[in-house]
Amino acid sequence: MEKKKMTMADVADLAGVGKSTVSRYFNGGYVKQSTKSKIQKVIEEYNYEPNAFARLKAKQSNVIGVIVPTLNSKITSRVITSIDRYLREREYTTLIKNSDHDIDLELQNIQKLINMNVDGILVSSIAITKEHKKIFQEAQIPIVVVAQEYEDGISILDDDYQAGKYMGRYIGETGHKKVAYIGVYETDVAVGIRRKQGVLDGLAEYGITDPVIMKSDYSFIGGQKSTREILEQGEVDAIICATDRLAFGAYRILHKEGLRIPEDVSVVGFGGYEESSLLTPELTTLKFDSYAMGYLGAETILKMIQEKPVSKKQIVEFEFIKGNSVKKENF
Amino acid sequence: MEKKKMTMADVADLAGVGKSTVSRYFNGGYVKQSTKSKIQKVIEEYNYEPNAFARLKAKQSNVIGVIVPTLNSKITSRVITSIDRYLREREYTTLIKNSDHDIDLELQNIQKLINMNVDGILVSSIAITKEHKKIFQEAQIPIVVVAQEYEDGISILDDDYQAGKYMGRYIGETGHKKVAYIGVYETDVAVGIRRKQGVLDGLAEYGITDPVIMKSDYSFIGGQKSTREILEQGEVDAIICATDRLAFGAYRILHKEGLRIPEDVSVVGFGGYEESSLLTPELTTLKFDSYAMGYLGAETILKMIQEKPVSKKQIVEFEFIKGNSVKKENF
DNA sequence: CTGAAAGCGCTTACAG
DNA sequence: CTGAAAGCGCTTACAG
Repeated sequence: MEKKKMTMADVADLAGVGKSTVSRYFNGGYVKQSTKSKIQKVIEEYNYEPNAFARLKAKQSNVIGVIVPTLNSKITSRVITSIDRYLREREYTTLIKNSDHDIDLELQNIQKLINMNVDGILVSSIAITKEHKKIFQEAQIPIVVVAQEYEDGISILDDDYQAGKYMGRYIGETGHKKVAYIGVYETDVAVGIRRKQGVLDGLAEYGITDPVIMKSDYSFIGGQKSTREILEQGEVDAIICATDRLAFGAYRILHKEGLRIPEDVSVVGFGGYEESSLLTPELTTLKFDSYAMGYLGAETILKMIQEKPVSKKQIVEFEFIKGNSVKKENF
Repeated sequence: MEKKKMTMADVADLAGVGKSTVSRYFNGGYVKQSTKSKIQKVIEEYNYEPNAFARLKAKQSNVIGVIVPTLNSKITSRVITSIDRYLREREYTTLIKNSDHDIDLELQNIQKLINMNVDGILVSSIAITKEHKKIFQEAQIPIVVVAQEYEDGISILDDDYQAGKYMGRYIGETGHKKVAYIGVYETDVAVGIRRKQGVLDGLAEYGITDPVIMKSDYSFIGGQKSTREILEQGEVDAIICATDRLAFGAYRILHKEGLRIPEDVSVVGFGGYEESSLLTPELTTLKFDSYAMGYLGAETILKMIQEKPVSKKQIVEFEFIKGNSVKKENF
């Protein structure tokens, strides 16, 4: 039972070859077929796998770091599942670090990954600060920012502005007049600024120029609080929520207050969570293609590692999902 | 810009001390206060952090591996968020590996973590096979199984049997007669067998001995399919779903078929997802304490590493969440 | 095509 | 309390 962990040297001995040869075997170097077979045999017998972190001298570690702001989000889950799949199929190891909505922790995590010699980092951040930029610039490895724009480098993003505009227009077009918007803090440029601006511009096209604007965190509770405040400030006929989760909060409060959706108040969100179609009425929302975002992010970082050209900015599509939470011809 | 990455040797030079001293500085060894200050100064100036994976010779790596069956689950997200927090606060690095519902991949992941010299592994598995047991037994490091029972070792689990029984009784007690159960495959012992058995036993206490039983995967679609089949087989007055997500599928089909919940059919789930309270009617469900599960798992693995005694089996509580999806006094 | 040797960035007895 | 030396499990020129 005290079976010591096997090392490459053990494998080499057992196979009767040098350990450099075993190393070459694993890294696609030149090895004669007959030698290969010998090595393969002992590997299979002992179920040996090289220690991925002992490759101190290797130029490439074959590990990609992924930084996420939370593990508790549908969207994040989709993005990392997609990244992880893509990388795994190409023999890369994915290292996921959660920064739990804490910017300092995020910065530390990035630094740690760099020190761990990962080949590249995918950063899904809630905000890109000056510190981020500094670290990114000093890093000697490819970095791809996902779901947020990074002007000084490579990023994959949702089309937040256009999506917002689409939604703003939709609410305008369907005849709403007194509109409220529940957004998030502006440190999150993608959602807090661009998406909001899109919504405002879309609404403005229909003459709605002074919507009530709230700022919330990303939580269910936050959506409830904001909705309550909106109602206290007076009547509205539509609430546009920056995320589906916020919309869930709005539903909860509207139901509690005895207001009907959409007869009394229309509600829309952004996200296209699976659960959104289960609400009564089904939530009208915009779905971003998170799987595509993950795929593109992973593809891009590998291209960068191989020093192939990549686009500076790649924009992912969205899809309008029509539910029954918006009142039509609301004249 | 070609700033080479700093090494411990560089720090030692800059601080005018030996590198063993720097190493001791980081690992809590004996260093005179004045020496400490010198080292600290250069560390701060250069923002140095040791490469966690170069600790080839260290007895402990201070990294804990976490294996999850999917990243796309509310429950899993809660569990790993909780584990990650606990470990991070104690200066451990969490390494998350997703096995994407693929048993072979899961086995490989476990093997990889072992080879990476992690100090311990938390395994949240959909099933514990003989191969798992073999690997676990041969591993020289602590392993804690989470959300699944592991008779040959340490595990943290939901009280699936009692939870199932509670639900079975509840449905019996509220007067239902023709009951269907949508479960999952029996490879998942916790949910597929224990939870189901609990439900059946609970129902039996009320004389319901021949419920219609379905087996599904964990998906929304799976819930829909099973519900459709149930309806084809005849009338039922209650559907018990092994997870909330399956219940979402049931809702969808029942709504489509024009059947009212709970007037025509009662529906209950297990999970207590945030979204479940947003359904109309609110879903009656059982919530397991996933944060506690993660916390206990992390705490237990650290105890094992420190060779402190731990319980073989720790059972996490559940909470009944009463919605409006069950018809009362259905006589 | 292959192996001995040096080295990656750390840690750990050990001697001082 | 501290530093030189050996070693962790690999990879990489290099010579053969």
